[in-house]
Order: sequence, then C-alpha cells, then structure tokens
Amino acid sequence: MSQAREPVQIRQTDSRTAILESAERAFADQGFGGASIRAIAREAGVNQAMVHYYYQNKDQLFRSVVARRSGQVNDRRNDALDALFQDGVPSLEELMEALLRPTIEIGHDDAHGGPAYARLIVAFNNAADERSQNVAKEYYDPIARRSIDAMRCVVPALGKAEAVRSYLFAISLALSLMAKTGRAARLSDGLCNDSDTEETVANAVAFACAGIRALANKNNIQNRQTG
Amino acid sequence: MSQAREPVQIRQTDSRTAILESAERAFADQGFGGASIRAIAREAGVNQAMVHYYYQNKDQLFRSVVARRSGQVNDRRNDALDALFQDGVPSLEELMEALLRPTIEIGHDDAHGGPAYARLIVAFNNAADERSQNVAKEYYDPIARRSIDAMRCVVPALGKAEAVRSYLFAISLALSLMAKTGRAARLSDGLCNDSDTEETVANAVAFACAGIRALANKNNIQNRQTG
DNA sequence: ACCGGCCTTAATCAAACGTTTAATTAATGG
DNA sequence: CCATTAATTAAACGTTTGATTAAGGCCGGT
Repeated sequence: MSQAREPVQIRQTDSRTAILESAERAFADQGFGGASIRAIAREAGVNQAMVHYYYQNKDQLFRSVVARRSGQVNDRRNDALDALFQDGVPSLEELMEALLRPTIEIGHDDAHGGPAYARLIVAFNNAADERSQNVAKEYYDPIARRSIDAMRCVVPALGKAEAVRSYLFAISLALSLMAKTGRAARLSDGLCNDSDTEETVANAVAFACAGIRALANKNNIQNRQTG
Repeated sequence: MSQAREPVQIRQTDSRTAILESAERAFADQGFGGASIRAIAREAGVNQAMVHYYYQNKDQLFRSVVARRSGQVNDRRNDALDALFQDGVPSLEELMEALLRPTIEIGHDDAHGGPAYARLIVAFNNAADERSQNVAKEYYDPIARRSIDAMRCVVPALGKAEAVRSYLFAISLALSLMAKTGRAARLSDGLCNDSDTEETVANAVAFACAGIRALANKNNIQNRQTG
C-alpha cells in the first residue's frame, strides 16, 4: 500500500490566511481603531492569541493586510507596463487602462474578498494618519513613481506636478468607482451598475484620459505665455 | 457708571464649540473608532462629562461635527446654484466651479480648522460603514441630487447614471486635492502646491469638465448605436 | 436671601480593549 | 521512542473605553 506521502501541507491549517482575510474585512468596515482583534479572531474562527502568534501586534497585522494586496496589484501593474512599453510608446488610453484595470478587477473579484479589499483600499488611499502614510510610502510609492514617469513619457506636455496630480486623480476616481458605499446606487435609483468590470474600466479610463489631456493643455498654454 | 449691558453672550462659554472642533480634529486623524472622548475633552480643555452633557454620546457628536460643516458648504453651494441659473443656463465650467469651490475654500481656510475639516470629509466621503452612510444620506444627498439635476440640465447628453458617476468623480477628485496626505508633495518632490486655492479650483474644474464631456460623448455614441 | 437653571467637576461603572502567559496538543526528525 | 518544534488553547494581565452619577458653583430673577 505505502501510498505516496500525504500532501505535507496539512500543517498550517491556514489560520494565518483566515486571520488576514477577517482582518481585511474588519479594517475596511470599521477602520483601524474601530476593528478589534477579538472580533477579527472570532470571525476567523481562531483563538484570539493566534493573531499575536502570527502577526505580533495590531499594527503589523494591518501592514500585512495591505502588503498582500499591494503585491497582487503591483505585480499586475508592473507586468502590464513592461508589456506595454516593449513595442514603443503606447497611447494614453492603453497606459491608463494598464494602471487602473488591476485595481478594479481585484476589487470586483467577489470570490476572493474583492469588495472588502475595495472598501479597505479606498479608505486607506485617502487616509492622512501617520500609519497609513508610512504603509503607503512603503508599498505604493514605488509603482506610483514608475506610473508617473510613464505618463510623462506618453504625454510629454505634462509637467511633473500635473503628472503627479493626474495620477492621484486617476487612482482616486477608479477607487471611487469601487467604493461600494451604496451612494451611487442611492443617488441614481439603482441605475449605476458598478459591478460590470468592463464598463467600470471603460468609464474610469475615458474620464481620466480626458482630464489628463485637459491638464496637459493647461500646462502647455501657461508655459508658452511665460516662456 | 452703570455702563451699557455687557455682551450678553458671555454665557455659553463655548465649551460646546471647543468640543466640536477638537472632535473634528480627532475624528479626522484617527477615525471614529480611534478617536476617544477622553482625548477630545482633554484637547478641548473641558471635563470629559461635558462631551456627554452637550452631545449625549459619541455617535451624536460625530453627527454634529458633520452637520456643522455640511451646513456651511451646502449653503454656499445652494446660493451659487441659485445665482447661476437666475440668468439662463450656465456653462459646464461655471457649474462645476460653483459645486467644487465651496468645499475647496473651506478646506483651505487654515484659520477656522479648514485642514482638519478637509481630512475628515475626505475620509468620510469614502467611508462605507453604516454610520457614515446614514449621515451622508441625511446631510449630503439633498445637495447631491440638486447638483446632479443641474449637471444634466447643462449637459443634456449626460444620462442619469453618467451624471451620478460624474458628480461623485468630481467631488472625489476635489477632495483628493485637499486630502493633504503628504503623498502629492512626496511624489512630486515638493512641486505640488496644493495650498493655492485658485490653482486647486482651476485644476479640479478643468479635469472634471473634460472628464464629464468624455462620459457624455461616450453615452451619446452608445445611444445612437442602440437607438 | 434664596431659589432654580445652566454649567462644571471628580469619582465611579461595567465592558471591551491589546497583549502576555503558561500549558496542551499535534506533527516531525533522529 | 523520545526530543524538538509548531500550532493552539484558556485564562489572565493592566489599561482604556463610553457612559453615568452625585455634588457643587455660578448666576439672574424675585
């Protein structure tokens, strides 16, 4: 009989992952201060001490939640940028789609906690507290810098400041499409169908590209007047 | 000597207001869950029980903070809309400026806690929790509906769903300009000067109008194809 | 002088918090 | 089979939380 070794991975009952996903939901819905480790453990179905066993403290638990998701998004963004610039300079539409689609798609992935991630990242993106800023600096600034450089390469008329603003605008509006605050549905009497990924991407790209070109033109005219 | 009556307003030592402003800062910086009534009272220079005396509980304190600011913003928005439509239909640029300027100006008013309000409203605008949604429904939905109707009046090609999205986009991008997360400054090596109110308004209006027209065109083309 | 509203205070409450501990169980390697 | 390590548990730690209480000061009106 001596069957081949059982999947050795029986260990690590993925309490670790269960905690991470429960924490993501809790932080998204109640904020860092409002979420409690006790409730996170309860909803993950593990003992309270397991949270500290795996993640030491609340702060590192939060960082771990962000780190996992930022990894998913940034890998896809970097791959898309690599592919895009391999055969010359792409159009602004192609570039913005490469930047916005990964976030939107992951946020729409209901089977893997997408909506919880969406709620978390929307709140996180606009948070001004020191913790959020430190985490943002570590996990999101690198891809942001690369994206901003790419934007200026595609639209040379874009000044540095305008490029930074445009990037933050674009991210913020893609996120506002995913926020699922219920506000869009309420105000449109249910007409806004934000669950359609393709339509969401198309809307975000169209709005962002038009806005970016407007800022580039504005910058261009100013330069001609002063230069 | 019997001098004329002292300013009768000596009463109401404005502990009430001090609490409100301290709470605004605390909620903005640490979120609802992270802010503590004890710390709010301490920073306001009043006894802890005063907070409950004036505002009953933490929930109503939060509502009161939002209510005061939404009143300031909405009054200015409504006045601007009244004036704008008095002599016919305005341009999209005029309309968007009327909608965005009040928020941006109040957020830039350093002397009256503007930055704290800005941080609070940015977080609040993107919050998905039930408390925030209930408060948003009560204090911000009415002006939102009026604004959306106005946008459709100015740009008839805009469908209802597109108008709602455009409105939320525009608000969200104006707020992202005020967020003062330090992210813009960091990514632009200090080039982004978001403290210049006029430049901020101009950028937000330019970006929003271009984006809205793009969505309107997109909607128009689709209608011609399907209709 | 004394009353009755407002305002303010210190003290106190039970509950919930993040974190730590010591002990127990389950699997692995020699 | 025993020693080692990893995973998990229940219980407790001290602190902080939101909220309540009872007592008192301040003030104009009578």
